[in-house]
Amino acid sequence: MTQPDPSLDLTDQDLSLDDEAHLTQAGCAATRDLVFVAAERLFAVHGFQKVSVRDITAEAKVNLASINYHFGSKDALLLEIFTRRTAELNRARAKMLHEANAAHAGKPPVRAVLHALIAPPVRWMDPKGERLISVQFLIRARSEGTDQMRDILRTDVSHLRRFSDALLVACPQLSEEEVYWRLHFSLGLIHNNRFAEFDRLNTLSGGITREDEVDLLIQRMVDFAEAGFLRA
Amino acid sequence: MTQPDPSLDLTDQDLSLDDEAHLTQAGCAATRDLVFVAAERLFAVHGFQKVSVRDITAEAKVNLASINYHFGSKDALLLEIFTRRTAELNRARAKMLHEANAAHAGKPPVRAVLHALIAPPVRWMDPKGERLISVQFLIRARSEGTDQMRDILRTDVSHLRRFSDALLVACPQLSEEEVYWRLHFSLGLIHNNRFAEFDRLNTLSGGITREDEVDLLIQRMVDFAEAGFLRA
DNA sequence: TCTTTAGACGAACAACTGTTCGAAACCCTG
DNA sequence: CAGGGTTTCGAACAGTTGTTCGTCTAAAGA
Repeated sequence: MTQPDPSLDLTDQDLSLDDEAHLTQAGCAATRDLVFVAAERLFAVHGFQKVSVRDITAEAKVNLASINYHFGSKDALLLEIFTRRTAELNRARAKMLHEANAAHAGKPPVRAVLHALIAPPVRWMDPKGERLISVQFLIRARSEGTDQMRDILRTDVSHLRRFSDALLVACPQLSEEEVYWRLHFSLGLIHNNRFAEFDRLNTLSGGITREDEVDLLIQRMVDFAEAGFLRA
Repeated sequence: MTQPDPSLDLTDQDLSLDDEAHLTQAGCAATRDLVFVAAERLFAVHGFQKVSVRDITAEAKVNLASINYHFGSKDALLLEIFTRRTAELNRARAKMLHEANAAHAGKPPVRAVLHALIAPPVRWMDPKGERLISVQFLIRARSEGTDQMRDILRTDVSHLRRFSDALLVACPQLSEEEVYWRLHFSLGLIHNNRFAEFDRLNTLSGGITREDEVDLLIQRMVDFAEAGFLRA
């Protein structure tokens, strides 16, 4: 078990890869990257089905046929954004879990495992950073994605299995079933952080909940999930 | 505060209303109901944008023009399904919170409030019941809904405010900000229960996690959320 | 200098979208 | 039976969708 998936997962040797190394390569056309970033932004904000290829090419200021030329189809473009961002996120998570394993002699406590799971995507949610778009895209992919994308999410559990295995070790007092459920709940905390949900929370609280303090938000989420896991 | 919204919320007098009283009224055309249930099912399974009016009318075995005749437009049909189901869900939650207030002299503990928030939608998720479609529809509306629907979700916080007020009373040791955040996290547990997420969980766990035991699932979720709230 | 080729460009394609219209069919009341 | 209001039906509308085609440009290679 825990065999790495060659497409979306990675071995520990890959941890030092530069995520944006493919961009602005010498001789590489800029059109492809323009389409990529424009499509990711529009998809993340408006949804996959509501954005047409004309919207994307207009935003990127490129020709209409560019998408089919560089990516093959609109769905293929969508899939490439999804796979790239998913791989980046998985890599960041795997790196943190790797460090937690190293720091705790291969048996990290629940809190460290949850932190490795939660911190990377929530760090991306920093409004001051440029990755907010990417994480909103990934959250949206979970419900609006193509059948192909959802098949990937469903079948590629090798990445998630590292965390469930670590949690099973860290929580020997819990039944296996219980650990999987609580992991499912913990993932729910992350996936609920859409723009609209933050809006609703701000409306409800009168604006006292600041989602831009990402480190504090991470701490809150890990606190909440850890309490749920440590419960007898 | 906590003033009831006439459209989606309800006063305590309405608690005995029959949700399906409008269906199969004497003389009422069956076509409208056929369209309603077919559209709800297709929207819940495939998403709002991927389902065309021709898909709906074909599923309902009615004429193509029926949707515009009975509902005005596709968006209006979508909005009617959304408002009706939201009102039904809010009503069930309000009833449970009302009962919790009565049982605890107006100061229900955290667990009772969370149970009133979580139990109704999760009860709907029973695969043996016929409301699974409705709750999947509502979950989908959260990310794929029209601007109008999301405006309703964002502005109509009067329903949710009952629960945040109750939680503020039940958790005097927590700061106001902290209560709102933990309520947000608790809602995330519910909204993460999509078909695809259950599929992924089943794949990960090897099928030992049974989401059809709704009472047990409710207990698990309330346990998890309560632990997060009771944390110091 | 000639040839090759990757890319950009405008135009068009066929399919599908939500919606509208007038006529036909229906049903209940008088 | 005759009436009018309601609902259904088939057909068509105009607009948008993703995709494809042939042509043009320009830079690299021989």
